[in-house]
Amino acid sequence: MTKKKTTIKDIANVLNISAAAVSKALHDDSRISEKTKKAVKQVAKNLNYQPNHLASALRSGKSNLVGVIVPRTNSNFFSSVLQNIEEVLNKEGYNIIITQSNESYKKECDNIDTLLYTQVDGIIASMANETVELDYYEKVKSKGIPLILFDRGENDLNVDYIGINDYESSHLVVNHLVDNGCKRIAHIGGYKRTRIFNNRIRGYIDALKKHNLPLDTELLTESGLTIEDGREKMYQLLNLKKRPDAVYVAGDYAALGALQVLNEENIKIPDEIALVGFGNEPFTDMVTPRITSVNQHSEEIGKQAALTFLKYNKEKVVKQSLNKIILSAELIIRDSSNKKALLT
Amino acid sequence: MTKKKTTIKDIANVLNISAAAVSKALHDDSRISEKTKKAVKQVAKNLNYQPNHLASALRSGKSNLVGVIVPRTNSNFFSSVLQNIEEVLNKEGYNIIITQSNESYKKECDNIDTLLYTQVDGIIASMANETVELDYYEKVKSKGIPLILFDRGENDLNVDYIGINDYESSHLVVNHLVDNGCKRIAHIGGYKRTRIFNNRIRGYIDALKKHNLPLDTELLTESGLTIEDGREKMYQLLNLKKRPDAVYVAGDYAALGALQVLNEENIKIPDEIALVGFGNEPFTDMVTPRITSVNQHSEEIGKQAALTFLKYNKEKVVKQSLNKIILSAELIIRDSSNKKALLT
DNA sequence: TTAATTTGCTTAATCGTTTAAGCAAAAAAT
DNA sequence: ATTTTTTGCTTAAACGATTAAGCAAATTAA
Repeated sequence: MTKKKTTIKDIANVLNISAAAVSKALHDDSRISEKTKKAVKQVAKNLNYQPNHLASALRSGKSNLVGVIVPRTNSNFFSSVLQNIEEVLNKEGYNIIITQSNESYKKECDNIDTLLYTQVDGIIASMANETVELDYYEKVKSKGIPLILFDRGENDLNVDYIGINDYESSHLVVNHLVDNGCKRIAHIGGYKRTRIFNNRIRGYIDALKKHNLPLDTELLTESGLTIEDGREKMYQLLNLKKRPDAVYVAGDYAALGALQVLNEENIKIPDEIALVGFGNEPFTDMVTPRITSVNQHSEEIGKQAALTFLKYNKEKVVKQSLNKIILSAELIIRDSSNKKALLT
Repeated sequence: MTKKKTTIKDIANVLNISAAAVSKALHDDSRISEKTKKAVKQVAKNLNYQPNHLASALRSGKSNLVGVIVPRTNSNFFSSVLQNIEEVLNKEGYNIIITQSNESYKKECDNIDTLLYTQVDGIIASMANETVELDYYEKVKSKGIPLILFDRGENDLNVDYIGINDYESSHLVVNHLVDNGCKRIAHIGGYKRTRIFNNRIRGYIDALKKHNLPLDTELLTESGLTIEDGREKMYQLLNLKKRPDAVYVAGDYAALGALQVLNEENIKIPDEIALVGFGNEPFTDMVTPRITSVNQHSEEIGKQAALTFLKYNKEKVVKQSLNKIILSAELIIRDSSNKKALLT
């Protein structure tokens, strides 16, 4: 069973024409007769011919492959972005290669190397939490390959970016909480070095100011936003002399950890403490009480990222500049913060 | 900024040696002097040389790429399998390309074409629910590329398979429920045409028999196991004249749907109805009450799948046969079924 | 009828790397 | 001192496709 793969030459031999003619026939070149085209395609089918991507990509300099780097696939947000990127790019004849960084800078660099090595035509990425050095991304740029960032981006790279308005989102959340009578609003934030989390923190601070609420530094913390982080920070907040009456968490997983602690401590949600998450992960709608969260429009982000790449796909010399597409987020109000609903 | 990529030839020119010598130096060929090797590597670094994978793969016939097909990445099970496959393969110099079928047969076929086209050295896959025809998988086999299936497999393909003992798992579940005093145990199963779901159903039936419990066909249903399916089937069960006192659901998402209905209808879990899911998705430990579920050992499945591929990676002619690695599953007992804990 | 154009192919070079074969110089063995 | 072996390279042919250039035959134009 030493199945030799069929090549263009095999087809040429069968029909007694040149390999070049076969190649052209398969690409519907106008200089090949309809008769020959039909014959070639028939033989190709008979011999179960599958073009060798490596050869054509090597020759033409285009792999029709786009690399995507995400911190993890195991999240509704990223998985949904991936699906939408794929959908848009498939239609244009591109295929995507998905790699995960697991939030590790080292892994992210490896991923970039892998993708460059695979000769992808472009890279769409969301940076790992850890990433602060941009040398590897500069490498991508210096190869002349379009680089598109989403969600976790970086202005300094001067490339296209698609994301939501994190600063504005925090305002949405705080407005909503104030609207529900909350006066001591805590924020369990992500690490400030990551731009999106920094923006959420800035938005939180400015929104408090807007409502003439004092900023209590005890109520503002940074973490990796895992479930465990959420639990830990929630315990810290409960141990304060003056507990908050609302907690706005910059990530749903951490919000879940906070929820667990509140439930375990028999604290009434939202009456005693209201809770808001971020990301609108499906489980926010599954737990008790359901968690209010911010929808990040993953579908649109995926689509826009893919379309942005396609903008470059024909250009020979890629000349990118900081070009941001900022979508406005949407607050999904659920039981964990909706005191008003309880009043009626 | 028309950055021409550095090739092996550029390095050769700088040092006034042949391209072949450079290639060999980079691969630490024993017939190249240490002095030359050092010089080559230095120049390679200076010129920021990145090997062209397309060229080397084309020439050597090995791409060092392994394709993985999963129904979706947005599930803890698959995401964890992916991570472990990647970890094992990366160590051996392989990279993985992840594709999603979204449970669609059509998409799965496209994925296979993409992977073959990319000239992967092997394919590791878990089949879509929809998949019944095996022609596309036969195509992979006929190309002489190793094919490894996990979780959702198919005996008829005669290839390696890694999974858990689904039949035995159902016994674990039923034993546990009987042990907790349940006598009318329902099963919300997956579609029988998918082997794993069929095995869970067979295990359920045989386990009832073992415990001398009658099999009531009203209590046994098939579905796609989405959250919505779980809700629907749970309503059906609640509308029966004789309600079950336990429900064993073949998937965690459907179990969650069932849980929502039970909670909404104010039915006491596990007292009135006990609930058991399958898959040990993280949310089973997040909801109220926490759902008893079956741990499928995703880490081990991923590792074994990768190792199985590596077994073939040196062989010229791949000769596969039905070779199953069956791991035994583990029942994670939580509140939703643990009546005994309540008694003490 | 002859020139110009179009059609339908072929030839050969090329993409960047690997690798079999070969060959001179150096080192080791006799 | 001569033969054998080893070392360190070079040359050239591949891998399978694409593509620029070219050329004869068929068609159209003048």
